[in-house]
Parts: sequence; C-alpha cells; structure tokens
Amino acid sequence: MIESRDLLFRALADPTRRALFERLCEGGEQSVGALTAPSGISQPAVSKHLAVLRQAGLVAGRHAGRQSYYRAQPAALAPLVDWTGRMTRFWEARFDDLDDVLKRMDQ
Amino acid sequence: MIESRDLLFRALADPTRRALFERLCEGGEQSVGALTAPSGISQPAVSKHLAVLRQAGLVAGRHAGRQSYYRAQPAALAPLVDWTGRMTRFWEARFDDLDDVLKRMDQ
DNA sequence: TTTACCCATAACCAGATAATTATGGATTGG
DNA sequence: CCAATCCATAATTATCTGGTTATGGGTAAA
Repeated sequence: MIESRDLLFRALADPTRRALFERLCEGGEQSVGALTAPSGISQPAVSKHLAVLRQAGLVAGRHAGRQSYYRAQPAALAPLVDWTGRMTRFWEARFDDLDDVLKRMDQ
Repeated sequence: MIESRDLLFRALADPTRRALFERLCEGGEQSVGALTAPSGISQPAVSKHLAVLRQAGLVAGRHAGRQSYYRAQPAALAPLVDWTGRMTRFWEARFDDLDDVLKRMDQ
C-alpha cells in the first residue's frame, strides 16, 4: 500500500523513465524498438526502464510475435494526484485555522 | 526550467523526505530539532533532506536565534500537478481519437 | 566569560541505481 | 533448416544517494 506509492514516486524520479512514459501517453502503444530508437540509450536500458514502469503500474506490456508493445496506464497516477491534493488541503486547512484565530482576535 | 521539474520529482522520490514534507504540511512550521526527534534518523541527515526539499522549492527556512524553522510551500507542487494533468489529457485525447475512428467505421 | 545547545557542513562509507556489453530464447523470413 | 531480428536477462562497472560520525560557527544561558 504505502509500498506502491513509493514505487510510483521512485519510478517517476528518473527523467529517462518519465520521457518513456510521456512518449507512451502521447504516442500510444509502441514497441521496444520504436521506443529505443530516439531514446539515446541502449535497448537493454530501455527494457529495464520499462520493467520499472510496469512494476509501478504505469505501463502495461503485450507480446506480439517477436516484439513487445507497451502502453501507458495513466490511471496509475491517481495515488500521486491524491497525495498532492492531500498536502494542499492540509495547507489550506492551516490557512483556515489562521483565519479562525484572526477572527477570534477581532472579537 | 526542465531542470526544476527534475529537482521536484527527485526530491519527492525519497520516503523520508516525503514524510518531512507531510509533517510540515500538516503540522506547520517546525524547527530542525522538532523534525529530527520522531524521524528515526540523525540531525545531519534531516538537515540534508531539508536542503534538498528547499532546493526543490518545497520548503522554506527561517533562522531564529540558534534554531532554524522550516515551513512547507505546497505551491511548489504545481508543476507536478500540471504534468500529471497533461499526461492524463494525452490519454483522453487518444480515447477521443479512438471514438472518432469507431464513429467513422459505423458510417 | 564560559558552558551548553542548535544546526549546517565536511568527510566518509555502504548500498542502490543506471548505464554498458554479452548472451540466449523466441519468432519471423528466406 | 538457417539466418536474422527482437527483446529480456545476466554480468559488470561507475556514479549517485542516503546514512553515519566529526566538527565548527553562532546563539542563548549560567
């Protein structure tokens, strides 16, 4: 549970992995070869990054003959959105508290 | 520019740093000592994490006598929210494209 | 002033990480 | 069947990272 959120944050920490995820979000399903070509790194490196993204739930893979196709799963971003929302809400709640204090001081 | 987003993602990749940020969001401004006590790690480690968070813009520091107080700056999360939104929008756009294709096939 | 305290930085170390090359399994094409 | 292609995994390596202890500067307290 807390573990999966950690996987998510960690997976997105690497710029190369984010670039792969962005490509898949923007360009749809693509083969490992298609992802490797413009990446500037070796094919094994791409495969490893995809494995990390898959473990975090951010991508899903599919085999077709001798190629593997990967597609983005942006729904996996939900925990991240939740977390940022919660942090912001804490923040706003503190402002509300401050408002309360100020209002009480007015009286 | 693109650098700052990387700082942000990387800063949030570590669970200890996220915990510090959460504490500051939830509990408001706190001294290094107050943050160290329940953290389970040494004071220098906390100081270094706070430096990373500060470089990412996620916290701000203030000196008062011999103590340093830090507070959260959740507004720094904005680029992250933007990014997740963009990724999700790409995704939805692709669904729209698929809808178009299906509608054309119906005709 | 002298002592104690708070914090940041330095120096160092162990484990994680991201890259490479080498290899092999599975599949397609000739 | 044979050769070529695609991809994942293994092995290796250099670098990054997160932790520690040691230290010192600055402030408060005695």
